Amino acid sequence: MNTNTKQGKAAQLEDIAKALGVSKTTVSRAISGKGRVSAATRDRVLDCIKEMNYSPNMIAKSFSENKTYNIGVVLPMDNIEAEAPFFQTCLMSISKCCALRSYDTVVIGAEKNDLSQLRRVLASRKADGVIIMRPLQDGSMEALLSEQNMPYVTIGQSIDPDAVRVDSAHKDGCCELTAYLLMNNKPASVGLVLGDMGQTVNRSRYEGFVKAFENSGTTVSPKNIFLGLKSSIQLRAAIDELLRIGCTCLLCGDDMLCMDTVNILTSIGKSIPQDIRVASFYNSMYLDVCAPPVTALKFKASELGSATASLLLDILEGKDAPHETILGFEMLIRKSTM
Amino acid sequence: MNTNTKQGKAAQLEDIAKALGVSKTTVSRAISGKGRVSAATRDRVLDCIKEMNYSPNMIAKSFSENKTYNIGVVLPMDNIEAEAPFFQTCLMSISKCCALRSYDTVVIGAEKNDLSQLRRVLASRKADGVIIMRPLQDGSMEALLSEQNMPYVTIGQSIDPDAVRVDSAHKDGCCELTAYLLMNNKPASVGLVLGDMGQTVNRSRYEGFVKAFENSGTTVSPKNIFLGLKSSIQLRAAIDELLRIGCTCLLCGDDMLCMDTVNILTSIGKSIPQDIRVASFYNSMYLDVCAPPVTALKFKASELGSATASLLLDILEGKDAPHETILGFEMLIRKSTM
DNA sequence: TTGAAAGCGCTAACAT
DNA sequence: ATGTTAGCGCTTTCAA
Repeated sequence: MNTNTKQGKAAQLEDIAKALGVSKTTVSRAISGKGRVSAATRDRVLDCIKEMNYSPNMIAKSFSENKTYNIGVVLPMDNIEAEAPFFQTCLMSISKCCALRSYDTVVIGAEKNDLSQLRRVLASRKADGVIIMRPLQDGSMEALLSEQNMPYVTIGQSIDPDAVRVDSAHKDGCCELTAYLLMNNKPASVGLVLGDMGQTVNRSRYEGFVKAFENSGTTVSPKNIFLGLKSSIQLRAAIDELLRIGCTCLLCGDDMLCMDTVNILTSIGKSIPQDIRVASFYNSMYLDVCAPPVTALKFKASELGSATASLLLDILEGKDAPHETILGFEMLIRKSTM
Repeated sequence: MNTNTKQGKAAQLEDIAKALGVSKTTVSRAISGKGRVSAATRDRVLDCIKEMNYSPNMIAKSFSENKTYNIGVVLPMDNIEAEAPFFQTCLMSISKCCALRSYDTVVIGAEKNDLSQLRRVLASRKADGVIIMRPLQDGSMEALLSEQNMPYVTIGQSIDPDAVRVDSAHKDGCCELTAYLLMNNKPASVGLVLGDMGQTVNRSRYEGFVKAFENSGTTVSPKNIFLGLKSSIQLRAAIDELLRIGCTCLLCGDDMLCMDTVNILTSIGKSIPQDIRVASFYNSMYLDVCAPPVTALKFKASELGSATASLLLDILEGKDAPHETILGFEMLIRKSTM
C-alpha cells in the first residue's frame, strides 16, 4: 500500500505524521530543529518529507508564528526611467538574497505624495521588515515605519538619524575621479555641472569634487561650478560659460546630465576627448554605448541590494547590525578622458 | 470609559464585536458584505472600525480563506539593463493595480536556468496567481505553473497555446512605421537590421516590415535585410553593405541596435537625417536623448502592466477573461527621419 | 525523546 | 438579521 495523501491535496504535516506513526509535533520539530528529536526520527521524517514531496503551507506557518516571511521593498515611482537599471538590479539581488533565506519580496510603489501602498502593507501586516530604496527627503516613510515599529533599512541617505542605512561611497568616488582628472588637467580647466542640490547624493558629489582640489593643494573657483541645473537649456548656458572661461574638462553629476553634455558639445562641433574631456560621477549603459564611451564611476547596485537585504534579515532574526554600511565603487576610465 | 483594545495590540475583529456588543460574525459580514446585515448595524460597525482604527489581519484572513492575496511577478534577470525601464514601469503599474484591489505583488526573479524562485513560491503557496513578464522560449515556466494549477497570464508571446496573454501590437506597429517611411523613401533604399530571430518579438518585427512592402505593392529585396545580428562588428558589416547597395533609410529592431547604428553612422561621417535616415522599432530613453532624437515605436509598458494585472485578478475572481489582449502603440516621429 | 492540546484571527456552515 | 461553532495547518506550551 502506498502512503500517498488524500488524492489531489498537497501533503501536510499530519500526513507525514500519520505515514510515520508519530505526532505532528515531532515532525514539526524535526523540520525546524527547535525541539529535541532523536537523530533517527529526524532522518526518517526528512526522508518521508522528500518522498511525499511535502512542503509547509507558509500561510499556516505565518499565521501561527505571526510572521509573514515577506519583506517589503519601497520602489520610488517618480523620475524612474533614468534610474530604472539601478533599481531593478538592486531589487533582483534583494529578492535573490531573500529567497535564499526563505523570504519573499513584496513591491511597494511610492510616489512623492502617495504613500498609500506603504500604508496598506503596514496595515495589513504583510511584511516583517521594509527596505526603502530611496528615502523621500522629508523622511515621511521612515516616520510611518517607526510609528508602526516596523524594522527597516534604507539605501542611500536618510533624514532619520536612527535609520540603519547602506550606501555607496559617493563622496570618496567623486573625490577619486576628480583627483584622477587633476593629474592631467590644470585645476582651472576643470568644470563641474550638477543637478538638483536637494538630493543628498548631489551634495556628496559636490563635496567629493571640492575635496579633491583641497587634497591637491589648490582650490576651485566658484566660476567653474554650476549647481542645481534643471533643464537642457540651463545646462547649455552653463557649458557655454565653462568653455568661455577656458575649461577643457567637464565633470557631470550623473549619466543623463552627461549624455546631454556630450550631445551639446558634439552639436557645437567640439570633439571628445581632443577638444574637451568629459566624465560622469555616475555610470550607466548610456555612457557605455555612447560615442565615445565616457569615463564614469560605477556603483554596484547588485551588491547594495544583497548587503541591504542580509542586513534587514539579520535584524529580523535579532542579530544586531551595523548602523551604517558603505560600499565601494569602481572607476571606469574610458576614451572620453584619454 | 474608552473602548480601546488591550494596550499596544492592534485592534482585532473581536474587539470591535465586544465594543459593539455583537458577534464576530456580524462584524465580519458587515465588512465583507457577504452575509446579510441590517444597514444600521453595518454603519455602526464601519464607524467603530474607523474609530478603533481596525484593519484586518491579512495573514489570518489568508489562512482562513486559503488565499494569499498576493500575485507573483516573474522578472527575467538576464539581459536586464536595456529593458529595465520597460520591466520596471510594467511592474509598478502591476503593483499599483493590485494594490487597488487589495492584492500585493511579490517579485520572482528568474534566470535562464534557474527557476528556483518560481518553484519556491509555488511550493510555499505564497501567491494566488502569477504574471510572467517575458516567458522563456522553452515554455518551462508555463509548464511549472500549469502543473500546479496556478493561474497565470503572460506578457508577450507564449509557447503555451492555452496561456492567457497580453501583448503589444509589434507587427502592426512595425508595419505602420515602415509604411510611413516608404512614403518618403524609395523601397530599394530602405534597409532593416534585426537581432536574435529566436525571440518572437523579432519575428513579428520582421513580418510587419515585410507586410508594409506588400501593402504598398512592392517587395523587399533580401539584400536589404540583415537578421540575427549579434555584435557591433556584425552590425557594422551589415551597415557597410546596406550603404554600398544604396540604402539611405535604416530601420533597427530595437533601441540598442539603433543606438549602435547611430554611433557607427556618425563615426563614418554620415549625418542623420541629411545623408541617411534612421528609425527604431522600439523606443527608449536612449533614443529620446540621442543626437538627433530617433523616430521610434513606443509601447506603453504601464498599460501593459495594468491590463495584465486586472486580467489576472479577474481570472482569480472567477470572471472569464479574453484569451488574448493586444495593446496599441504610438509612433514617435522625430528628427532622425525628417 | 515524544505526544496532546491549545491557540493564532479570521470565515462560513449551520442554527436560531 | 444575528449568533454559535467548527475549522484552516501550523507552532508551542505543558505533560508524560
